[in-house]
Amino acid sequence: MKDVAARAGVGLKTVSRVVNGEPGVTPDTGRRVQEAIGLLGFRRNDGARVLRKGRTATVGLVLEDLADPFYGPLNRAVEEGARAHGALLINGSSAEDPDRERELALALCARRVDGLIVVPAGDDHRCPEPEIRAGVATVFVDRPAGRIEADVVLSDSFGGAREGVAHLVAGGHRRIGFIGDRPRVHTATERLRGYRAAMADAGLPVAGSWVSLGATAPERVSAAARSMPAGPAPVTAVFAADNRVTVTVVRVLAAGVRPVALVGFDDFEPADLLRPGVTVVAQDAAALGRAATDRLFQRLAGSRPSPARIELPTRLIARGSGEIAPAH
Amino acid sequence: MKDVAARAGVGLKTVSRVVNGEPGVTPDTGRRVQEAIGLLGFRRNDGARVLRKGRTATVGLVLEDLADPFYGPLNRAVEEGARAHGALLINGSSAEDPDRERELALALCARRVDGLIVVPAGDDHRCPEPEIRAGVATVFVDRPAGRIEADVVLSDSFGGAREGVAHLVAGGHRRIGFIGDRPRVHTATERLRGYRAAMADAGLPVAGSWVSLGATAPERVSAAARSMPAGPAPVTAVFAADNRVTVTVVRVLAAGVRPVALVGFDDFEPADLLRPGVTVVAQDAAALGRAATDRLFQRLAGSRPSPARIELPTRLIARGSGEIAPAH
DNA sequence: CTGAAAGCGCTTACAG
DNA sequence: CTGAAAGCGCTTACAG
Repeated sequence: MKDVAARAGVGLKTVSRVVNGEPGVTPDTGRRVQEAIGLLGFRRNDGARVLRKGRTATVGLVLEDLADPFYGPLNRAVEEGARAHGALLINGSSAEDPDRERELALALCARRVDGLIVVPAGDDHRCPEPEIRAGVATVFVDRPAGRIEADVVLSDSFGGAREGVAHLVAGGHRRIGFIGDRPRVHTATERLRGYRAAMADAGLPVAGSWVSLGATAPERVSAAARSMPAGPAPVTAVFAADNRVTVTVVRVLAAGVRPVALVGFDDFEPADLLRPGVTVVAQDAAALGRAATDRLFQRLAGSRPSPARIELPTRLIARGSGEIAPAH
Repeated sequence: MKDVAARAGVGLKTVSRVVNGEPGVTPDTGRRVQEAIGLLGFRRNDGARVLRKGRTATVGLVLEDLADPFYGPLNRAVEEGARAHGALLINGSSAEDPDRERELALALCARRVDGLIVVPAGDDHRCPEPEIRAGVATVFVDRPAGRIEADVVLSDSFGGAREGVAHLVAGGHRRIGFIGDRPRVHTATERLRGYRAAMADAGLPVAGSWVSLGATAPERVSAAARSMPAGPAPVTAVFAADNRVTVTVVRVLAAGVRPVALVGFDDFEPADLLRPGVTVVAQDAAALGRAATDRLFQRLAGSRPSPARIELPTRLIARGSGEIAPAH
C-alpha cells in the first residue's frame, strides 16, 4: 500500500479510501491510485485489516466428518449463510474425538473467528471449551453440547421417531423393533423415546429383545436385524434410528426369508432407487445449517436473546419399505 | 499480551517466548507468565502473528459444491493433509459459476492463504485468476484449468472409461451406448474418448445414436436412456459417464422391458444395495485430495518442479449390472 | 478533499 | 536469560 501511495503521489489514507470505495476522493486522484494499484498488482491484505477492525469476517464450523454425506448440505448451508454476510468459512472435522474437537475450536478462536458453529462430538459430556463460555458466539447443531448454556439447533428426533413408528403401527404392525446408536448419543435416546411413545400411544407392549442400542458397526447391527424377526416374539417391522443403521438393515432384510417392514431415520441418497424404496423420516440438514447460521449472525449483530433450543420438524417419506404389511 | 507482561512483571518478548514454547526462559519466570496467562484468559491472536510471520498456515479449497457427496472425501483429505502441516482449511463452493469462483479465489488470496486447491468450474475456459499466475501456489484437482500452467491432479478418465467399456465388450456386448455430460466438460470428453478407444480396440463400430452428450438433468438423460435400447440398432449395454447420469439411467433401465447392462463412472453410496448392484469405474476422491495437498505442500516447502499433470488410476468394481448378458 | 500520526497484537533483530 | 525498539500492513481519529 505504501508503494501504491508513493507511486500515485498520495498519502496512505487516500489509497485506503480508494481500495475500500470510501467517499472523499476526487475522480482524478482516484484514477491515479487505481492505475498504481494495477501496475503494482496490489491486493489489500485482509489480515492486517482485520487486526485493526476487530472482526475477521470468518465463521468457524466444526463437525464430525467433512466426508460424511449428511454434513454436506449442512456445510453448504453454513457457507451460504456466511457468504450472505460477507464472511468466509473455516471448517474442520472433529473425527468424533473430543480432544481434536477442542483443539480445532481453540485454533479457530486463535484465528479470532467471529463465530463458531459446532456439531459436538457424540459422546462428549465434559464441559466444553472455556473460550466458548468466555466469549466467542457459538451455536451448536445437530446434537446438544454437554451442559453448556448456548443456542442449539436440532431436528425433532423424538417427534420424528414417534411419527415413523406410528406409521408402522397404522400399517397394522404390533411387534416393531428398534435399532439405534449407543445410548450416550443424544439423538439415539431421543429417537428411542419417540419409539416408546408411539408404542405406548397404541397401547402396544415392547419386549426387551425388540430394542437394540449400540455401535453402528455393520456386524452389531446385522446381528440385531437378523435376530429380531426370528425367535418367539418375532418383529414384523423395524425402525432404524439413523442412516448408517438403515443401510445395514436393508442389506440384512433383503437377504431374509420373510418380508419385514422398515422405516429409517435420515434420508439417504438413492433410497428411492431400491426395491422397495426405503421409507424414511427425513431431516433437513440444510435447514439445520441455515437456522444455526441465522442464529449466529443475529448474535453477531448484537442481539442478546437467552440461549434457545430450536427444534426443526422432520418429514415422513413413504417409499414402500414402510408400507409392507405385517407377516403374521 | 501487554497485560500478561505487566501482570507477570516481565517484558513482552518473554511472554512471546513462553506462549511459543521458545527456549531461554527460567522455569520460575515461565511459571509466573503461565499464571498471568491463566488469570487473564489470554489467547495468542494468530492474526497478528501471521502479519509478522508471513505465513498464515491456512489453505484455501475452492470446489463446486460442498454439499456434493463426491467432494466430501476430497474435502476431508485436504483437511487432513493441511492438518498434518498445522494448517487450517478455508473452503467454499463455486456453484459452477466462474465469477463466483474468481471472487472466492480473490477473497482467499486477500486472506493470504499459503496455498490454493481449486476444482475449476466446469466450463471455464477463460484464463483464470491473475493472482494465481502471479504467485499463490495453486494446485487444480479433478478437472484441468483453462490454459493455465499449473499442477493438476486428475483421475484417469480416459483409461477408466476404456476399461469400463472393455468390460462390457468382454461380456459379449457389441452395441454399447454412451451417455455423458456436456462436451465442454473436460472429463466428459475424456471419457467419451475412452469409450471410442475401447470400441475401436474391439473393432466395433459406433452408431451416432449411441452417443449422447449434454446436461446431466434427469429429463435429458432419461430420454437418451430410453431411446438407445429401442430403435433399429438397439444397444444392449450403456456406459454412464458420471454418477448423476448413472443414477438416472438406473431408474430408466429398471422400468424398461429388456434387461440392459450398465457400467457407470464414479462410485456412489449404496450402489451395492441395488438389485442388481451397479458396476462402476470408481475414482478415489480422497486420493485426489491427498495428492493435491501433497503437491501443494511440496511447493510450499520450496520445491520448484515444473507443473505436472498427475493422473490417478480408477478401479472397476463389478456388482452385477455390468455383467448382464446381451439380449440379442 | 487529503494526509501524518498512532495503534491493532504480535515477532524480528538486537543489545544487554 | 531478558527486554526495548522497530515493523508486519492496514485503519482510526484527527487535523489541515
